Amino acid sequence: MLKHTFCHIPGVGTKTEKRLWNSGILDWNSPLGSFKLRKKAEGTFQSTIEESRRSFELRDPGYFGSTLPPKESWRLFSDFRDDVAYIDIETNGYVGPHGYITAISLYDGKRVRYYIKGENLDDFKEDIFDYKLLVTYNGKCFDIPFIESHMGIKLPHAHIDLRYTLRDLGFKGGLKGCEKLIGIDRGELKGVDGYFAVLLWRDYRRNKNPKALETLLAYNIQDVVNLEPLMIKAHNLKLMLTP
DNA sequence: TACTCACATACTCTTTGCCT
DNA sequence: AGGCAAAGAGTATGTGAGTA
Repeated sequence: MLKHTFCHIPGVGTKTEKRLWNSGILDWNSPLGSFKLRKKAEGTFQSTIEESRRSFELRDPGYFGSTLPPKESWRLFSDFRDDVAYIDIETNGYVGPHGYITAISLYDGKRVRYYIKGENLDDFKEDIFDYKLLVTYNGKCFDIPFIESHMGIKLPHAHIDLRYTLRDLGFKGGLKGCEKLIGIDRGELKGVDGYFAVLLWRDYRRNKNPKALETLLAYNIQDVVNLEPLMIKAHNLKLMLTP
């Protein structure tokens, strides 16, 4: 899909991109011919295409991540699927100086890794750089800034925030709501939500209850594993809607 | 060249929704 | 509750096409 993308070029929006496609200019190798671009796009078109080719060859989604309109970030998925990390965090429920991360789950489509405060949380700082593309739900507003400010790292990865892609497709109501609409079942963890995860952590810390931590992790892992079918569904629906 | 029209993009401000 | 990106609404600006 990326090689057919033009809307990351300054001065080209999704409407102009559609006109390009309709004129038979379908990918980065198609000659522009007599297609009339607006001035701004005229000046940057060729250099942007060249940079796009380079970044594609180098398998660097970062360039596209920073230039694609967020609504269109789903286009990164199929070309960079091997470099994807689905991530989700749980916290102690506080924001600000008293807030901290209790658990992080990371799933790459094959294996799940999880990180727990007081055990191996810092390993995440290294492991996350095994990947180039992050997929989250509402991570742009919550998970990523929280990780960056509380772990003291910068995550320069390209990023697909499914919240906006799914919403654009008409799926609203939070992560659980979207799962329900798409038909993903949570099994016995149906009643667990973010706030319950906070309580589980307190139970684990205060009462040294290992069952509480176990449930917390199971919930966190389920969140992150469910992101994959959501991503695939969103990607395929978007693709169907693209001429 | 001068003008108008339609449309796309760009900009600004406000609102919305989501996370734990 | 706190934080914040993106959507949405509204407006401004710029472009290209058409016409005379």
